[in-house]
Amino acid sequence: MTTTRQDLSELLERSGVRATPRRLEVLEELARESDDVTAQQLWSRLRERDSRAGLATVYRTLALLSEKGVIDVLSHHGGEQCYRLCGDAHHHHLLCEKCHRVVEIQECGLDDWVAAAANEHGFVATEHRVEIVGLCADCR
Amino acid sequence: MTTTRQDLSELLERSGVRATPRRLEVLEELARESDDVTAQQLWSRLRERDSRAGLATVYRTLALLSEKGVIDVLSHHGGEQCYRLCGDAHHHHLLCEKCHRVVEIQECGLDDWVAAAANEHGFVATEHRVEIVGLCADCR
DNA sequence: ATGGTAATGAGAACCGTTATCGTTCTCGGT
DNA sequence: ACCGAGAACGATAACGGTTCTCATTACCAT
Ligand SMILES: [Mn+2]
Ligand SMILES: [Mn+2]
Ligand SMILES: [Zn+2]
Ligand SMILES: [Zn+2]
Repeated sequence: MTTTRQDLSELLERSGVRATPRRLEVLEELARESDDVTAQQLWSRLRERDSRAGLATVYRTLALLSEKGVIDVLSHHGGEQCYRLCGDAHHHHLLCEKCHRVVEIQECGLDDWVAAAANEHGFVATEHRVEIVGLCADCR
Repeated sequence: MTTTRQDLSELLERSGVRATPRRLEVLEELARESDDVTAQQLWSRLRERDSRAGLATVYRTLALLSEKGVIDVLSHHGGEQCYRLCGDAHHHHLLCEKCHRVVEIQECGLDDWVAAAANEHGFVATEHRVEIVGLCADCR
């Protein structure tokens, strides 16, 4: 992960989010994680790094970032939301049901299938979500 | 909906769930709903029908029924789970983002696409979830 | 410096869900 | 029909993740 603090600061500004020290700490921690994390996991990792960030701020920042499309939200744990810094393009996720690894599927080629399925029932599709659950190379 | 109480009772037994009066009430209410409902919605509708069912029993029954594969669980509302009596076959859902209507998409033809996407990253897919969000015929 | 706005931290409140526990129901064996 | 064991149930407390409140602090333009 070669993402420098400067890059992250620019990412925030570009997304219409003011780059405050706290928000940079949160985003920096997200960039450090390879898999997705819950708000509380993220908060305790920040604490281990001697950040004084409050839990409410972590929640506020994650809500803001997902609203602005900077991060993805996954709901594959029961009730608990997971957050992940992802690529910009539309994509979906592969989830390992054993080790919880998350991998991005670039190139969602489903637009035609989605449009057809929606049209068949008189719908116009505006969005679609796909999650594939399985076992990763290490776990099977 | 021509589903009689007798049908529902047999559905329960066939699924390995003892058909008690309370469970039949819950299942009967699910069969009455065209869209999905939350546990609390279901509970208050039972109350309106002079059922003395407790909220805990509603939650217990919904958990049991989804565990046995009798009903589907959708998580498209924030955190709150929705339940729906669906067909037996593997399928996905169309959701209207305005009126929250839910329609089943029969025939998920995605197995090949899913297997290929998983294989490309060394995964073996065991399950997949697809939700299409859009506007239904009435709402657009 | 000064005033105004946005962000933050601590902790209370909220709310959907689950656990607890005493009571009631169910059903097979008698 | 009666009985006893185990399952189901209802009321309510507890739980846990998230959001709200509010007093304080940081930031920024004047
Ligand atoms: Mn992603
Ligand atoms: Mn369904
Ligand atoms: Zn794995
Ligand atoms: Zn609609």
